[in-house]
Order: sequence, then structure tokens, then C-alpha cells
Amino acid sequence: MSRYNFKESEARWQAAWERAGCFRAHESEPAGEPGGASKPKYYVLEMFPYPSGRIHMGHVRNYTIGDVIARYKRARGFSVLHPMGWDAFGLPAENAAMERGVPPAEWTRKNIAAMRGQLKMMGLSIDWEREIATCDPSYYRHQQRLFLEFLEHDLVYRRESWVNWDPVDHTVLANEQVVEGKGWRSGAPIERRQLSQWFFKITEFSEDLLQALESLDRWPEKVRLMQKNWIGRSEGARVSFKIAGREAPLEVFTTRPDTLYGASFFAISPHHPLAAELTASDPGLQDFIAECDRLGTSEEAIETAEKKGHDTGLKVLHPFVKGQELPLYVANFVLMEYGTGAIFGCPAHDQRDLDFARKYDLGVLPVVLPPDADAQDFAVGDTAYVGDGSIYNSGFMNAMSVPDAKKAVIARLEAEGIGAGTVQYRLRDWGLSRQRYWGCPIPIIHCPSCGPVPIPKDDLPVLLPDDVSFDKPGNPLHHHPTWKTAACPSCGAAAERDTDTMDTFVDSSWYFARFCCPREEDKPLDQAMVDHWMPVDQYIGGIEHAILHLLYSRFFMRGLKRFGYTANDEPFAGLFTQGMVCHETYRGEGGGWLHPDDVDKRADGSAVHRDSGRQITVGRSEKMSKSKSNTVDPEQIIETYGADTARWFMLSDSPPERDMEWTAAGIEGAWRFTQRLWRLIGEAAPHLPPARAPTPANFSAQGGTLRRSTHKAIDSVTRDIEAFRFNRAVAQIYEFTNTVAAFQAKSGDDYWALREAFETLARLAAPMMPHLGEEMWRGLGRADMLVELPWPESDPALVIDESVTVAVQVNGKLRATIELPRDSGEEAAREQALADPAVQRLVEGKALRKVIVVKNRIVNVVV
RNA sequence: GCGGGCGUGGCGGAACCGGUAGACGCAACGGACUUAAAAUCCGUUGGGCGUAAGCCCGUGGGGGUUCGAGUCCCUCCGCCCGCACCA
Repeated sequence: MSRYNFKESEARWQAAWERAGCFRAHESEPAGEPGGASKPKYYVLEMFPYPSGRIHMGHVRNYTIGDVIARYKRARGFSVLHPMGWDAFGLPAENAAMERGVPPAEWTRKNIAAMRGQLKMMGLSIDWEREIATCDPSYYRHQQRLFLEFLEHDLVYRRESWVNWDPVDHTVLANEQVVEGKGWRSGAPIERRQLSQWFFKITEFSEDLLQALESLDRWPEKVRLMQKNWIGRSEGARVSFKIAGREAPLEVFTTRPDTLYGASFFAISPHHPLAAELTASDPGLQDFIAECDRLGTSEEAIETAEKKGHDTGLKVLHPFVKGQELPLYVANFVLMEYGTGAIFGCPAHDQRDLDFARKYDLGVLPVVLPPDADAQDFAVGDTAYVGDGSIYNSGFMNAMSVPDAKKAVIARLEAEGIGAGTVQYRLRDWGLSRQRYWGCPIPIIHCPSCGPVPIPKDDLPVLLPDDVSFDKPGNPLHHHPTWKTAACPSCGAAAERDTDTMDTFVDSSWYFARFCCPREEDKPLDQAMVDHWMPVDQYIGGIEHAILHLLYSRFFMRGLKRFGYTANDEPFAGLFTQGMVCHETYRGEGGGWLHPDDVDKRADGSAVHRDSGRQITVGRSEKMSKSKSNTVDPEQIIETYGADTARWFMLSDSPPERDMEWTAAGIEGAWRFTQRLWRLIGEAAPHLPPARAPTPANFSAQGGTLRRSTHKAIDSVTRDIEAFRFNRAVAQIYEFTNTVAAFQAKSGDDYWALREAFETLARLAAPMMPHLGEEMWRGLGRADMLVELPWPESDPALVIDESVTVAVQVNGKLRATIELPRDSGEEAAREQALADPAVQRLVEGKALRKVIVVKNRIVNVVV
């Protein structure tokens, strides 16, 4: 028997699908009957890749999952849109330009070509005619227009904001480029600097983005929770405090106005206007602020740093306790971006305030008494009490519950005109300006007399210049000799272009809509097309995008709706977040990382170097990454084993939402299975009745059993694909294959049942192993293409068994199993369970206390 | 630090709504075929005790709810993801 030649087969079927245009998406596709309705639409989208050069296993996993869904839905009678594009702007292209002197455009184009080829090897059911790249002017010109529309609708504005500044390279750094407070290239301690930048007003939609999460019922609960916490709605109060000897009050936002009597200090952000004012007379404060700025802009860095404060010497007057004066600090953990940039500290009921109070020896007065505590001796040690309780030490609030006290104190503050109840969101506006070259230029001209002026839409696009140099650090657009000079569109005076480009998250916030009308030239989007395909029915990507990309896209969709491009609010009706691809790590004797190709694994789990035979330490499995050298190249895998094998292994074993481990043994196992399927078909085909032979009237007992397995397999694989349990679908197919392989046909009707089984096997496996599926189908003598056939239907009569195995427990421990007719009554189950010899033995001589019967499942006898 | 998640045999995992823990795959071991090997096929495989029938233990640790817990609750431990300029 010849071996399955995947190379020949995969290329042949890919060509056949392309010739037939199988994966072209059509807005109107007849469902079948002449003059009948169109097929319903289904939009499957995987997060588009960044063209880094080669696909990695994470891509293979992502696109395999999406392709299974796309192929399955197509078989289920949907008109499917399954496009592909490139998230092509971004930092790596600039890094390549700096390190290797390759222009970003050229580097990116080459990478796209290479990765397109690799993706095509995978046999994905993609409509390649809709391919887009965000770095293409035919894409970003529309994005510039959208920017202007956001601006016209008051959803973009300009203000000062903070960036990480590398004082040696004179460059703005991304948070990822700041390593332990130092620039990654220069190693110089970074500073914070203020720049004038553009912002999307996402906070205008805070409440809507929060509320609408409820409607996203096909999103993972954890992602909705993360977004909810990110938006961070909190109810509280704004309170104005008098500062001794000063006119201007200090405004504070707090979620715990009920603990006002427990206040022992106040703190403002290092970037609070008051802090800036005080530096004039306090050189120590200036040093302190400089020290805070060295932490950079990352919230993570600020929150993990040691909490420090600088006493301003100013005193804040307590509004309710006459004569009480509290110290005012500048503290490194107070964020100017949240609330008012000023807080009051109540150490007894907030852990961070407590840590701060202990450090600076400030008072800790409890004002909330835990339900089981005694007012006389309750004290706060190292742990703040944040629970509910009854208020005490608090004047008019005494004896109230925490919620009641909040209401009472807000009423009092409002009555006295020094505060008000308010809702605060943690969500901040989205800064989109980037001081970089390889991005979408911001279509604005800065005029000395008119200020920032939008470029007229007819003059778009603002093209990126090709002739840029990366010799100098900083933004090449800024250094370009001529690019930035322009005439003011308003007054005609000599002016300068905005040399910033847009955050790449802007590119990815509307690409899914552009796929609906990728060649539209006159406008960014054609509403009829967008509303035909949108929302994306199933979006698939990594969990790392759970917040920013998805939230920004939801915001953008709301903007697009406002400008009349769509009637939808939400871009993604269904979301699936897949896990990462991991691999064991290896270290040689010197401690350096070793690539799996250099490692020989022994049967006992130890490993030696392939060439030198030296001992290798096997480390734990971690996310594949170049830095740990534990990557496996998809192209090499596909060359060696074929796309179907790679896809099959990707789907086997691990549930798709969880991290999976890539192993050499696993891919070998998948490869053996493809060979086994091929062999089984080849051996059986000559004995099978012709395709489409009529169903025999009767089947032998074993033939009937085989048919039951066949129809149960249809049922369970269907259910598993619908529920994204691909690893289970794979296991069901393995199990079914074992059944089919063990079957010994004896009669004509047995052979008919066997053909049915093999045909089903090919069809169930096809979404996961599309080439082999087609090859099996042809091997069974079918001339049509599986990709064009509907999904198999199970016969309900063959799926339900007439008898069930029921477990019998005595005192909760399994002691026997009994066979019962399906849906037997409680009495019958109880009787047969008690009659079982094993049960008899254990029950003998004891009084029956209770017998619990769960239909078709279990009988528990309690003695 | 804050927010979110995960933890089951030697390994990846299965177990529906609280109802027979370990399906399926990998690895390992034994056997068949072969001059031999590969491939393939058959069988065994959570741990302990027992000749056997069978019994006991077992889902990261500890505690709880329940006739019954991998699943629910409390608590501790370990690992992973995100934290707004990586994409």
C-alpha cells in the first residue's frame, strides 16, 4: 500500500478550491431552491497578524481554529466571510530599519509576501481577494478621513500628556522599551515629559461601553469582567477641602466619604498643579518629583514601587472636626489621570493608606467597626479593615451602616456646598499620537496663526515619505528636510505638518469593517456592505487583547455609527480567546538556551546534545519565544508532516482556550493518524458497495451497532465543534476510527454500514483536516468536493440507546452497576439495585435509611 | 501593587446541571509479524494491599456544605495573562 502523499494532495486540493472559488464571500448566495431565500451570513475573523517575517505556532493555532469554524459554518449552510489582512504598521519595522538599514516599507512588504505564502500552505478557507494591509495608502487614507470625522464630531481633542523620554537618544520610549527605569538602547535613566498630543474621547462612552457588556453573551465571562474592571465605574464623592492660609481649595475624589472622620493625611499627585506651584519655594519637592518621574508612565511601575511621600508643610482643614489640621503630602502613588489627582488617606480602612501611615508615623483611627468587634478594644494592626460594619468615631454618622453613612455624608456635603456625590470612571481617554515614522500620518497642519487645522478630505491621503533616514534618533518625519513644510489650509501661511503618526491600535479598530468592502475607494466604508456582514459572528484571538484592542474597537464602532457608516454598536458578537503555544526549554552546560532541534530526548526524559552528546537540562514548558529558543517553525513542520497533520495536532489534546504544549511525540502521533485514515480507506474501498447505493431494509446486529456509533459520532462531533471543544471532537473521531477499524463486515448490509461509517469519518474530519478529507472522499469513489457538501445529519433513532448503565452506590461509594431500560421508573431502579448481590451483601442486616434515585444515572443506597 | 485566570495518572487531557474520576492521545511495558529493523496489529498501564473475589487511598494543601464534591463555599500554596506607547 502506498503512503499518503500529503505534498501532492495538499497542493492539488488547494488549487482545486481556488479554481472553484470556494471561499469567495458573496453578499447574496442562493440557499438551494430556485427563487428561494439567500443563505444567512456568517462572519468568522481571526485577529490579523503583525507581519514579523514568518508565521509562528501561535498563528497556526489561531488560524486553524478559525478555519474549522469557517468550514463548519459553510457546511451548515451559511454564506461565510473569512478574510485575512496585515496589521502592518508598528515598531519592529523601525527597529529593523535601525539595525539592518532596510526601509520599513520594503521590510514589511517582504514579510507579508513570505507570511502569505506560509498561510496558504495551511490550506485555510480564506477569501484572499479581500486582503488588506494597514500600511497601504489605500487603507490609511480612509483612516485619515475617519480621524477627521472623529474630530468633527468632537470625539478627538488635543491636550498635554506625559511620555517616557530618553534623555540620551532624545526619543519617546514605549513602556516596553523602558527596562527598570532605563532606556533599552541608551541605558540612561528615563524621564517623564509633557507633549501636546491627540486623544480619542473614549470616556464619552464609558457608561455605554460598560452597560453594553451585558449584551455580549457570546464573550467569555472573564473578558467582560476584565473590561468592566478596566472601565472601573465607582460611585463616590468630590469634596473641596480648605488649605490653611490659602484661597484655592483642594478638590479630592473618594469612594469612601463615610470614612472622612478617619482621615489622617492628604496626598496629591507629583503632577498636580499645586505640586508644581510649590516647587518654587521647596527645592526638596523638586527633587522628589524628579525621582517620581524616573518611574516612567507605566501604572505597573508606579504601583509596584515603594510608596513614598514628601511633606509639603501645608495643612488641610477637616470640614467636620473643627480645628483639626492634617498634613498634605505629594505622593508617588497618586495618579493625576484618575479622579482629581488628590486623595485623603484613611489608614484604618485602606491598605495602601495604612502602609503609608506606618511609614510616616501618621494616626490610624478606625471609624468602621466590624460586626463582631468591640468598640473598646478594636484596633487596626498591619491589615486595614475594608469590610462593612457600623460607623463610629464619626459624629453625625455614628451607628450607621457603611452604605447609609455614604448617603448621609454626601447629603451633608451637598448641603454645606463643599462636595457632591459623583460617578468616576477609571477609563482614560485614548492617546493616539506616536512620535514615530511607521504609522498612519495624522492629517493635521499646525499654523502659527490658525493653530491645528485639519487637512481637507479631498487632499488626502497624507502619504508617508519613502526617503527617510534612521541615522538620527527620534522621529524621522520630524527630521525630514521637506516633508513637514506645508501651507495652512485655512490661511495659506507657511505651516508645519503634524509629524506624529497614529497608534497602531487605530489601524486595528476598524479593519474588521473594512473587510466588508475592501476595495471601496470613495469612502472608508459602505454602510450596506458593513451592515450586511457586521457584526463579526465569531472573533478569535489571544487573551492578551482582552482589554485594549477589544475596547478600542467597541469605541470605534460607536463612532462609525455616529458618522453613518453602520447601524451597529458592537463589532464582535462572539469572541473566543485561545491559549498560547508552549514548548519545553533546554539549557546546555554553559547555561545558554538550546533549540529543540539540537536536543536528543532519551526515553527516561533526560536529554543530551545532538552533536556533542553532552548533558542538557530540561526546563519547564514556556510560551514559545525566540529569547528562550524554544520555537518550532511551522513551515518546517508543514514541509515534514503536511498541513493537515499540523492542524490536527493543534486541535488535539488541549482545549483551545488553554495553553497547549507542542511536542515532537504529539506531532508524530498526529502524523500516524493521518496515515492510518488513508490506509483504512484504501483497504476498505474496493469491498464497499457503490456510492449512493440505497439503504438496506435490515441490518445485522453488528451492522446496527456500527450505525449507532456512526450517528453518535455525528452528534458528538457536531456538539463539540459548536462548543469549541475541538480536543474532544478529535478524541471522538479517534474513538470512532477505532470502532470502524475493528469492524468485520460479513454481509452486504454490513458493507453498506461500513461505507456510511467511512463517509462520515471523512466528513467529520474535513473541517480539521480538509485536504485529507477530500482525498478520503475521492478514495471512497465520490466525484464531488466535500467542501461544497452540507454537514452530515444524524438519525435521532440511532443516537439514543434503549438501555443505560446505572451506577449503584452504598453510602456514596460505588459498589455495582446495573443495566436498566432507558427512563426506567424510580421503583424499578430501586428494586434492581437492591437485588444486586454486591449491594445485598453490604446492606444485609442493616436498616435502609434512604434510597436516592437519579434517573438514568445513579442509585445511592444509604444504610 | 491592582485586575483576570489556571492547577486531575509518567505527560496532554476527558468527566454534560453536584451523580460510575482517568474517555481519547502520547509515553512505557509485554506479545504477533520480520533474517533484522521500521511500520503495522493485539494486550497491559493512577497508587497501595490481596493467590483471588475484593478492599483501601486518590483530582495542588487544609477545612466545610451534601445521601454523594474534580465540580459548590472558605482558606492557603504554586503558575500564567493584562496594567493604557509591544502587537
